[in-house]
Amino acid sequence: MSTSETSLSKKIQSPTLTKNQKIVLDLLENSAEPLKAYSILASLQKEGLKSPLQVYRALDKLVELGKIHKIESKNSFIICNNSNCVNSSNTVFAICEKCENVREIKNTQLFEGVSQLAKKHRLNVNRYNLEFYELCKNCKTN
Amino acid sequence: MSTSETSLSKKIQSPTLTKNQKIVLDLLENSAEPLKAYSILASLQKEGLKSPLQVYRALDKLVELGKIHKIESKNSFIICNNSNCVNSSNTVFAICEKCENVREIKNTQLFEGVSQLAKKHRLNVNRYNLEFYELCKNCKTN
DNA sequence: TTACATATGTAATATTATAACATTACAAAT
DNA sequence: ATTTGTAATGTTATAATATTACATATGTAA
Repeated sequence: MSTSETSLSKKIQSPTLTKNQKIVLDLLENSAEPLKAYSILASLQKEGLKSPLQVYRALDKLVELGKIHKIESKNSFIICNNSNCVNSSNTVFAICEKCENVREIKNTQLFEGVSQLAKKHRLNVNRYNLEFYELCKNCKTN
Repeated sequence: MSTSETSLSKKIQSPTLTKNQKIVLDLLENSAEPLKAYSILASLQKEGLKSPLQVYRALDKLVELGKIHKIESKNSFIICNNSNCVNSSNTVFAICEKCENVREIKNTQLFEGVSQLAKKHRLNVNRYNLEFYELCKNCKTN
């Protein structure tokens, strides 16, 4: 098993990230919140990033690798904290309607639940993106 | 019950649309596919629309009224064909990964299913947006 | 070493969306 | 009927987000 696991992880893991990909991923890893492309550019200018395109290319690749997700309704990007995303690119987010805080939900049962709902209703779904809008804890108490 | 239903529908129904709102809604009603703001502007210049802002304002209002939906991942807008949206702004779309065709799914059970999944997992959700990615019939056969 | 795919750098430009501000339309209250 | 308040309008300018095009470099496999 250890051998097959190794070869599997080789396929799944990134083929070692390039410099631009690495610094963008690093930034997102250390960010508490989703970041926008141009804010990433501004933050990484000292690291040598000069053009939007460099950022977008890195972001595209990282999304493709499942390392980050794009929050479509906010044009922003968030680190993936969910080991599930290695195998599927299904995503579930909870977005606060007031402060716009975003958290990725990592709940295998919920993931499965949505997939099964789709099946049950005869949808032949490759992947999905689910955005729940709520009032986050902070905003609820204040 | 009939009285309360009447007053309810009064509140829910639009307070008669304005000219700009009407022409934008009309266009979307007659479109087989989602439209983008600037394409709406181009189409409606003969009707008197002159600036992006006029379009965006009409679109915002129509979204607010539940008459149309924004497909976030495509920056485009689609007519709401779903009576459910009068009462809730939950949305479920099936988006073809190849041709980008979008259809809104109108299935009360599915709607409910997702809501209940959220509850089951202790999420206190006001509304949600679910985008299923699939291969549409057309693209599957071709 | 050649060949190939992938990533880079850079400039220009396209696309999507909002800010700011002056004005108008309309309904409700007086 | 006038005042008042809210929402919608018109218009210009500009911000924010994303892509095209093209020349060059880098890494990997044949």
